[in-house]
Amino acid sequence: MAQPDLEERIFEMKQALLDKGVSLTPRREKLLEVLLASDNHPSAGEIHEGVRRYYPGTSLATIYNTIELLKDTGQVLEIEFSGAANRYDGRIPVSHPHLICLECERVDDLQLAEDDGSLGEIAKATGYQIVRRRTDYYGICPECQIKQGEAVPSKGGDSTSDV
Amino acid sequence: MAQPDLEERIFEMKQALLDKGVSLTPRREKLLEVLLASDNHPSAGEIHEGVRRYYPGTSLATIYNTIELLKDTGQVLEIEFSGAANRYDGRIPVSHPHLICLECERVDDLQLAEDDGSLGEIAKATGYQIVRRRTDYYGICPECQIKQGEAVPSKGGDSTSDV
DNA sequence: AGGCTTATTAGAACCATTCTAATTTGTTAG
DNA sequence: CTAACAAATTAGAATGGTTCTAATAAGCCT
Repeated sequence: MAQPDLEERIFEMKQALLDKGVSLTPRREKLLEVLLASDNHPSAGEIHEGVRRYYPGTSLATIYNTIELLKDTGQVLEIEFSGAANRYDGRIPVSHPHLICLECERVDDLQLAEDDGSLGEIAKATGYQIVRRRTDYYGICPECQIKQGEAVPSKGGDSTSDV
Repeated sequence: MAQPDLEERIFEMKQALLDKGVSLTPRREKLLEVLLASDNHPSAGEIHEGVRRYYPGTSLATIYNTIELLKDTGQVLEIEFSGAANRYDGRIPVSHPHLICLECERVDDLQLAEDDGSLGEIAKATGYQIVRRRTDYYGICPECQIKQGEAVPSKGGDSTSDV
């Protein structure tokens, strides 16, 4: 939907890598493309697949290495998960809230202004030096709600809502 | 600090297990004690160690099994991590924000009212059916700030603050 | 061409968690 | 007391994402 200019983002990312002093190899460029092309926060494995379509010999280690470089330069946001693969946001690399579907594992950006003023208060109240925040909303995405409605309509399961 | 009555919490948890129809074995009771005794959100491994001091033969599987039961009954909050072990909050089992030290990995509760009203708005705006929220603040705890000041005073590292 | 750094690879290692199959414990009925 | 069944527990294997390692390949700079 409201996507920033992807061309521009790619350029920024390339520039950041060059500034860091590493070279822009074909695999790395393709990785950037794959990362930005996906509108659903790909995992390392998914990026790997995408790059492999063009450079079949590419190793997973290269993917992780390059992601590491991008993380170092603040060009990608890593969304960590415990039981599943981490996901990567290259479009909006600064911390922002996400919507996570518990059913299909899709991850959507939530364009919502966060109250950054409270960070200072929290720091003062707790003594912590705060570096970043992570906010996620877990739920069922519209598509999965429909699927659930069709599939097992009689099963009143554990989909209660407590926050 | 402001801890709820731990005796009462233990009672609640036991009751919840009984209500679920499972029996309160000695290991399980000890697990509840260990879980609540720690004021720093223990991992499964730490709980295991604690229980083992009383029941040396206890297997990790039992710890995970029992935690699963507690999760099912909403008596424990699982705080998931990607690169590290998950942590468990038995004192305040409903979703609330945490402070996470990037240095020593301690996890503190943040007693802060969250704006629950916005959940409805987010649901309406996105079509998601929202089940729960997770908010974490990552930073450096007071103790680690002191340690950093002492230890490597000349190293101007990567402790920049972006949110 | 030689020599150096950087990039890349395959596969091993890691580690938290989950699974599996077997054993133990507890309870109830006869 | 004991047979029989269900629940709890165990050791260890399996899983899966991520990181590490050691070796090879590719660029680049005189």
